[in-house]
Amino acid sequence: MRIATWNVNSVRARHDRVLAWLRRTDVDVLALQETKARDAQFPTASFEELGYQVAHLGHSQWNGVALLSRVGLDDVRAGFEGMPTWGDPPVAEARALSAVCGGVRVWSLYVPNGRTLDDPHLQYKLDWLAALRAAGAGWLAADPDAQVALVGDWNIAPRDEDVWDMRAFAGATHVSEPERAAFAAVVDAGFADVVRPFTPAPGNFTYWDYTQLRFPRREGMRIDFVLASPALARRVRGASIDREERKGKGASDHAPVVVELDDAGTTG
DNA sequence: ATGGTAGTCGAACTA
Repeated sequence: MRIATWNVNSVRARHDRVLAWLRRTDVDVLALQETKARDAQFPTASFEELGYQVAHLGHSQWNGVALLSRVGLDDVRAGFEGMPTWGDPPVAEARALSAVCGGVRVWSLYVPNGRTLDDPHLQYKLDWLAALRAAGAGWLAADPDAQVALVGDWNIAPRDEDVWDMRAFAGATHVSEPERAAFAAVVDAGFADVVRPFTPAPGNFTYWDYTQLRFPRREGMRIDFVLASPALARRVRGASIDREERKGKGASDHAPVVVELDDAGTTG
């Protein structure tokens, strides 16, 4: 079984690319972020024609998350316990969607950006991650053998080697100590980064800004992650970042990230 | 040099 995550930066602008990528890669579960679509705008039928069940959580103009699965899509949930809201009045931001796919609870997550270090959005980001850590710790406390995947765009580069040049990020979000601490707290709660061991730094980025020729200059960031609960991490047999998908006209600014699992019941 | 590109909708905002 293979699970993938991809910030597509508009599922409608990327429709042909996503369909072609699914045909080419044949993944079982694909989590999407930044779909930038209301539910009625989401191209559900075209994914169903490829054999995937579809869940989408849309609404706002900029965010939106989805799950495509051909190994079942059960107990769909929007948001997690204690997830903070943003805005006054609160805006339905559509940042977290989960379902049980082939025995694994997969969360498609779009962590708040934070914007700048002095913006209230940064505290919202930290609160959001703290709530996710608390919720995740609760799931593992209730069932230490739970197979849970926290996948998506975390908008954090956990290590200096996860950006092309730390000097370019002085005073910026994504690399600050509190953001890295919030990410580390999720890891400490029991969710391991299962992609990094197969894609060691330097240079294995998942995102390259559209401006400044960042991609051809290989100036990117590693901010998209698959974090796995202990029982799921034991099943991981490989992982990759599909850098090829970032190439050419009409690419998202993020590359898909793919994790390969052992068949259930054959772990050990 | 306060830039650059891409997406939403159709001005301004988000990333």
